[in-house]
Amino acid sequence: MPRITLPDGSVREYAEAVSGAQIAASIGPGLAKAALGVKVNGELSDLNRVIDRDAKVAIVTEKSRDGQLDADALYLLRHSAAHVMAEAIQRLKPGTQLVYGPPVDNGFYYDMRFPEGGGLSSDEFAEVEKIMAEIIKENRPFCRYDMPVDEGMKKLQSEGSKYKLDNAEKAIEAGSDRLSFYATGQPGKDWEDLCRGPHVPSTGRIGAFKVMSLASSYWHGDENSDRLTRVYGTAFANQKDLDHHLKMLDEARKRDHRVIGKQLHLISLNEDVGTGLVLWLPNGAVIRRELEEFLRKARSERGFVWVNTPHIGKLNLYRTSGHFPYYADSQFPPLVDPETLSASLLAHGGGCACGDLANAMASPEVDGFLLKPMNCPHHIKIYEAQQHSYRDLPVRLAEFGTVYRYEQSGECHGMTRVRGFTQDDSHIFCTPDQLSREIDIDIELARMVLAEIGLNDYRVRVGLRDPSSSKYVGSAENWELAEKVCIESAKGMGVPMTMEPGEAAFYGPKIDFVAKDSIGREWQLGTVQVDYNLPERFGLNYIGADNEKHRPIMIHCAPFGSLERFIGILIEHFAGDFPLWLSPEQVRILMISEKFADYAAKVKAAIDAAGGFRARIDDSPERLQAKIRRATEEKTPYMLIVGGKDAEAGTVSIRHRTEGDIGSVPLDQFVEMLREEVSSHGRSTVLSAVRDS
RNA sequence: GCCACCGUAGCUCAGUGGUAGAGCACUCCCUUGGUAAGGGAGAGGUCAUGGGUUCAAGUCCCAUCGGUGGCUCCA
Repeated sequence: MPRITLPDGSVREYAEAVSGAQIAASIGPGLAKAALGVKVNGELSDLNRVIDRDAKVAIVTEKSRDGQLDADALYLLRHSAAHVMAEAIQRLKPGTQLVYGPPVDNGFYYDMRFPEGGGLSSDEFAEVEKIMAEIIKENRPFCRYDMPVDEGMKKLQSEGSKYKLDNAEKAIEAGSDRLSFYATGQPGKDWEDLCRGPHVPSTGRIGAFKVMSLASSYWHGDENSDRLTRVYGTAFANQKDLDHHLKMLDEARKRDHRVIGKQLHLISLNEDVGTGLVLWLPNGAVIRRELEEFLRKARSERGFVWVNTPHIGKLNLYRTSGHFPYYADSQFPPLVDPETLSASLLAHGGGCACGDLANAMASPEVDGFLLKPMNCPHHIKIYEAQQHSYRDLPVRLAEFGTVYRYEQSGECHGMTRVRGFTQDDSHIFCTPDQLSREIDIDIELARMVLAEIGLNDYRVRVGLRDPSSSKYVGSAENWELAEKVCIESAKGMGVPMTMEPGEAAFYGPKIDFVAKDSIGREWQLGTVQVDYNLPERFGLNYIGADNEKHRPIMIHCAPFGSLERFIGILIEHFAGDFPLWLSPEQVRILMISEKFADYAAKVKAAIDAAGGFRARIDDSPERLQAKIRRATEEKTPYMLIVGGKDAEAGTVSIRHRTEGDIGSVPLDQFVEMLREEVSSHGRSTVLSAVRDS
């Protein structure tokens, strides 16, 4: 007599074991029709799974109760669509072997091995989709059946797929005592696949799908293993959601910061300078400078002091910090002392001794310099430059510090993944008593930054150690302590929080801010990291009230992360329509004809006299329409159109880059509105002020 | 780093073995105008680089460099 507890807390009793479908039907016919699967005590299952004991049960439908697309429903739909796609491709390309086909963030993929010379081309997607549509139209049920391990292995051996056998072996290693299969239709007759499930009840429930792209992959992700073709697809409960998803992808393409960055002359990437090295053009440099000045002020108000450090440091510094040689693969090779270099060359008759040199670098006797991969070691040396009393603490150091990391060539991407970048870095050195308050200061700063930029939809992610990895430095006790403090601080923020093992920095846990941009994509931005380990490695201390030496705790904080990445993300978030305070050019003055050049100059002089604005006169011989078009394409927030009428009345006619003509106001009034929009960071705008007046 | 695709004027791109093209941008001339392209003329290219095949290569082959997508990675 199972007692079933539903998500709203209500309890239903059933006389005998029931399936998810029966529970749904007993609640209502609408739910029975909408049900895609069932969650039993948190475990996602097929809708027809039989429940024979007391359990918490939730019926999975396409939308969760808050009206959002339900993640479990998408999982079921996509996993099921992967089977349908695999069947379609196997029908189109006989002899194709299947490897592994899971749902992923925005859809699903299936790794496949095509027969010699029989690969799939993206031109054939339409054919695949056509077959998929047929399978879906047939509305065949997904039928699960399982068998003991030895029987299942025999079945797979007879089918001869080494990949599926491997999957089964993996499942057995993980402790499965039975192997399950899913037939799309009737077992033994229709297409089937070794699969853990679960699936939607039948193919007809896959409302909308699309085969997206091809990529290559390796078996087990190992480049020495078999090369596979990964076919990506996506699926949704209905066409509307799929269309929305495709529109978002299109929107994301249009917002690509590499394209807009070029169009608006913000940055340049030049192969002669090097992969992953950003050149800031004058327009991009304006945005960067505004953000730097904004943060400089905010930090100074919070008791940070500014320091500067060089771009390189001796190897021993990074041996102490733990950066070298442990992360040698992701660093530029060390710069060697001239003496070391010549000695090494002499010893080898002037020939190349790179290998020997590399070996020598790994030993502590040989020194050289490293382009700094992080700023912390330098800041630690600044802390060490004086003796500290507990009365001095906390010491809050800040710097826009440029660091260099040797990202693999395939990893560099526009501004968001680069080899040289400037962190808005800070390090707080404090006593254990001060730790919680200092973390709060950093968290408040990071939240203020997001609010001023207008990124108000974010969550925090607490990055914890991966217990199975050995890449971390420091004692287990320190890690536990630091993780505890981070979790508590993050909990106190009142925003959604996740904890993710394996996401910690190598020296300590971190609190990352993950913000959603204007089209719903998530980006990791600022970060606050607690660190007991570097102070330990460097033997830092302060003199306590007891006249004894104590170890300070460090907090690393970078609200932007890096300026390159942050601005790259902002370009995509705003699609180039930067808020006025960040816009490279804020106002463009367009005169109707050269006859009004004097008035245009007067307008510009009035704006310049107000101080701190970026305005320009377009004095090209073009017609007004052409000037408007150009200023709009260049995303200048406000165009001031001036002609005889304006000169006479002392007004400016304002055109907004996206709203068009918004009317005219007296010149001095416009300047005041402009000042208000810049200083309020867009909370009040010229646009709204003109419309309200 | 691995796999695939790509590299033609400042930018976006066409050109599939037979005399290097278009639009925009640029320079000059005409046009002086009220809310997203006025007209005309001109200049601009060792077709990424280096080899090879061919009577003939932007085009086919190889290598190198660079880019894009994906994999792996991301302190």
